[in-house]
Amino acid sequence: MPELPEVELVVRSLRNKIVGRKILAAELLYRRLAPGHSPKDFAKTLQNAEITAVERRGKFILFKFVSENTLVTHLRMSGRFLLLRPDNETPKHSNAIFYFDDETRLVFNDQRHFGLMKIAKNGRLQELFSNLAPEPLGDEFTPEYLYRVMQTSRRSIKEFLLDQTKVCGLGNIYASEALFISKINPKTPANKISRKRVAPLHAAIRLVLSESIDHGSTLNVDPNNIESSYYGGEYEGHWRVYDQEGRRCQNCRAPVRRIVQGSRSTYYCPHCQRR
DNA sequence: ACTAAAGCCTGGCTGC
DNA sequence: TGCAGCCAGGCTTTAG
Repeated sequence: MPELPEVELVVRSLRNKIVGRKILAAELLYRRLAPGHSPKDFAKTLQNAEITAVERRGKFILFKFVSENTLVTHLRMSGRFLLLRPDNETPKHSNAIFYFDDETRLVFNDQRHFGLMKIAKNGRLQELFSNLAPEPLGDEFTPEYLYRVMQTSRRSIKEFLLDQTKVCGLGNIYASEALFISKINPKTPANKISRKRVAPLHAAIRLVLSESIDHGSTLNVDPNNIESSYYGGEYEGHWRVYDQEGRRCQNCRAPVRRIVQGSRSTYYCPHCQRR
């Protein structure tokens, strides 16, 4: 599922391909993709919009235009952007289409209908993201920050790491991976982790995110690769513990365990990540 | 102010 | 082979 590295790769790739393009027409095919916009309003607001930038904030993708509007999108579970040529048919589960001035079109494809879009005035962006944690690869995200917000929560550290208002960008995969690297038991309450152990956790979070960006992620996020399924990115199979139940731990050879926390799977090594 | 759980979705898998 | 039922999970909303 797209987490920060996947979103970052989508953004980089789209940035190269569509900045400078003009949207001649926009079509909202699934109303619930953009709650708060009617298809008519959606089409009208984006008609003739010239794309000046594609940016990322947390797991959100932002399309900036010459106008004062920004199109904010979230891929959620299964959302993908596809760049189609005139001879490509629009695939199933396409929920929005943006027709460009060069005959190509950008499609938002999402089989599970979890994805979201919102058109916001630029002046409103700050408040839109006011609850989102600082960028985990940025300067504001320090071990001191992490320790401070960890003190505010008694939830398990695994569930804590998925809370985008505390730490943003991690999802179920990278949360397990970061805890494995920093040898922290996923069941430990966030506020029970000593100051001394926060620095390795902070470093592990940065490591798993930047490493995946550098290796091309585990998912197929190439908007030109319309044939391929969602899975099968270049970095597939490089998970240390995620989805490795029963396989041997890379460090100690103990079998990796799967538990359920907050109705989500957590994978960890019960030997390396002892309480 | 925090935490827990339900809800949104569909394709793929399991078991009968 | 068919089908009911479950599972996957990012995030919001509701309830406690």
